[in-house]
Amino acid sequence: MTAVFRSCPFPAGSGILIDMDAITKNLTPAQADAVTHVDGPLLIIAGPGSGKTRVVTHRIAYMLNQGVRPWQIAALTFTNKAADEMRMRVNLLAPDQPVWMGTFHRFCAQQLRRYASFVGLSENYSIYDMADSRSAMKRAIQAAGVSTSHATPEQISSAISKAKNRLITPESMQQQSGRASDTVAARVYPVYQEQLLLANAVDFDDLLYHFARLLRENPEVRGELDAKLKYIMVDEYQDTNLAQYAIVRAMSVDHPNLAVTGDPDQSIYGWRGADLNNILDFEKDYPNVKTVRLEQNYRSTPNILAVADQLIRHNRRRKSKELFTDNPDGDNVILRQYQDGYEEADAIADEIAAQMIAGNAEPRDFAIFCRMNALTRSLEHALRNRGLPYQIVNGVEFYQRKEVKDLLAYLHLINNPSHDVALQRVINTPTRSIGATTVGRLQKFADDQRIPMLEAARRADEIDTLSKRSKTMVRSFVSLYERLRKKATESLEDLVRYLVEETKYIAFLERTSVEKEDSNPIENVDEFLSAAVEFDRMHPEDGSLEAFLEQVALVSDTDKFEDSNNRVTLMTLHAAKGLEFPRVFVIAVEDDLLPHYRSKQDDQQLEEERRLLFVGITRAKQWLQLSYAKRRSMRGDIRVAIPSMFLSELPRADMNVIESFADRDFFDDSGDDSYPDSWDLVQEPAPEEEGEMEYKADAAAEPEESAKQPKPSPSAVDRLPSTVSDSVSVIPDVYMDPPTSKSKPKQRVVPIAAALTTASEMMSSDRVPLGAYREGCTVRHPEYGEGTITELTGRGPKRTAKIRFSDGEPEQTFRLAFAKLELVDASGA
DNA sequence: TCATACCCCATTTTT
DNA sequence: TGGGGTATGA
Repeated sequence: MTAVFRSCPFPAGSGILIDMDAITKNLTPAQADAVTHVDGPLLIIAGPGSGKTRVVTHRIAYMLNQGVRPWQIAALTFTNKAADEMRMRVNLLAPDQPVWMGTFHRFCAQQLRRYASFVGLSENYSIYDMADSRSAMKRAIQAAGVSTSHATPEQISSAISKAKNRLITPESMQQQSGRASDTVAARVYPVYQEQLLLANAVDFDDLLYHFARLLRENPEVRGELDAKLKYIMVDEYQDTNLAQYAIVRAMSVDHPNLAVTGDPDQSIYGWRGADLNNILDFEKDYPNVKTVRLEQNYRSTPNILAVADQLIRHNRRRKSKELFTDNPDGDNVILRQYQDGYEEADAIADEIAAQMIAGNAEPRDFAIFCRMNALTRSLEHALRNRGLPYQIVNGVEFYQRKEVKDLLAYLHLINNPSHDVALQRVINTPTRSIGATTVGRLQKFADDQRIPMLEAARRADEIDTLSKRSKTMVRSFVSLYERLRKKATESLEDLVRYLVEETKYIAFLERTSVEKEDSNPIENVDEFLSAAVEFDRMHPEDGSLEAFLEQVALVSDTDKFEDSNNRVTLMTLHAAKGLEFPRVFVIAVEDDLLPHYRSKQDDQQLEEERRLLFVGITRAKQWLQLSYAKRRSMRGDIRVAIPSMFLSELPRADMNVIESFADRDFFDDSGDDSYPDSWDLVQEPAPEEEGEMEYKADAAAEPEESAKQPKPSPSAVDRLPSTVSDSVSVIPDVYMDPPTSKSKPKQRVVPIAAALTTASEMMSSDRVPLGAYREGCTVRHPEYGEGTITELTGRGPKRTAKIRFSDGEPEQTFRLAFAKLELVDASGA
């Protein structure tokens, strides 16, 4: 779809010379309708893949062409990625126009810098990230003296967050009586706010909350901004919460040229305070609104779209939409059952490898979506085993790593001496003999005096409870701080270099950090330094420490998603919003996961879960598979899984439904079977409509499926992209073997590999039951050599063996599924 | 004060 | 499974 957009040439010229033809041609009537609407409220209901971004960007170009000044336009998004995309595409149509484009949070952060004093902050205020606010919250809970026995800090946090999103003040929250956690939260809330203010800091919610209150309480500021930003656009309007709603509304009173785009069917952030009513009631809020519906889909095949459409029709709270497409027919959507999560992971990895080797796909074409991050683990394993390059969008992010957070905390403290969270982080990092007791005493003094902790540290001599030694240590920390502070105005690079040097941070890392395979702390420090250099380069004039910190605070994990590198993408369904992929797997479409068990009680939440699946489905361009497993192991133990109720809502007649026929006794190596044989009798929700409701193998689908098995292609590995060759070079030979067709259809492609001797290989091939390992067996471990199994416990992937390698030595314990154990003598006892 | 060990906890989604 | 918090010992 992007290819279509790019082909719009326009003359380079002075001022705002924009090729009108490029802006309006090749638009559908509906799109043109939206693009050419300049004044007055505008509601764009945009289905998935309907060219929404195209409309928004073209509309901005059109307005500029019509004489709207660029600084009168602000386009608000939810993610930096969306903003970047928009900026890039507007720039193609109308280069170098200072139209404000960015996230809500960034917008508010910038406005708050200017009006900081209105809400009791200074303009160098800090933005707490999640970890920061969590630790601030703990302190507030302590200070408020409430017990956490009835409400965890997380619950309190979330209650306060919700309150802020709904613009509820600490005072008004106390008057409301609600659940126990709310009552507790109401007591913590004012303390937490007070401490934030004292630290000259805000959390994420505060950015919106403070700014919304600022607008409400200061009519002159409101009027000023309303007049300046005459044209406001909001993307993903269905995800706005009350605070955002209030902000946007307040700036669109005198000049109600508010244009919002969104899709009620893609609202998946209700739990974060997003209020679907904002978009559902937009037409009530602005009676003379122009509404445009973009219903034609340019992304997906009709097959995929039909599945999405059928599903979402089951929602009640929506604006009905006709999704249609002119795209040619594609493959049927696959609904697939697996024995368990491991088989699911292996089979998907096999399928990806097979499709790649078939020669018509590369890693970047694939995405695997799941409800929870925890579910990506087995996928990771399977992909890694096959040498398939992948990326997890929500992995450990750079700015969350310890080293980086440490250095950042120093910078925060330099920028804002009241940043208590930062101080607590760095005061003993690297360790300088200022332990918890000392910090606790400093904190108490600070709390009593209502001063920042750094100030308390400066006045350490007045704190009687501190030992002489502690006082000395604290004093030396303060003098270190003063030295650092003097460098605050130098370039970021110099500051960071000096900081690392002066704190002897590298030496600290060297003696404390343990080497891990996938992260090198010292490299991270270098990387952080590079980020600083880069920032200096990008901001030669306005580059301040403060700006850098703000930038860092407002980037998120999802923004880090790179489509430039050629990898299979693993992400949550939430993170997938706004993206598209040629081939998509949605895994674990099971009851209690999707819908999540905590969302099943409430109809509105249940509908949100359905929308979540809808979002996942509509990301797919050509090919889609939904899957569920019979069993799933979660947090250690294995549970029977039930297919999601949503699956019964799909048009299965038009899909390929494939059941798993893998051997049932795969895990049944100890004789007793705790898994029900009556799986197929698990009841579906009672049918409400016509159509078959039970799961059954689609007999017609199977031959077709085996016909689709890839042909061997000796040169396939050569065709793998070079950028990933390092990790791909070890594609196992099994992929070079054609899968055999069997009389009894088996879902798994069983590789014809040579000898399978280690248990983990057996595990992944499911050829030999783990039962081959018995007590008394002799096995060989690559490191420990030969030994005897003395005890076997657990089942399936948790099957564990105790092995004695030599008499007198303690036994070692291994998971059969993972240890590289070779069976030397199976005769055993 | 620090580091290690252990135990127990809870387990959704994130700007 | 694992991360975080706490108990314990050096």
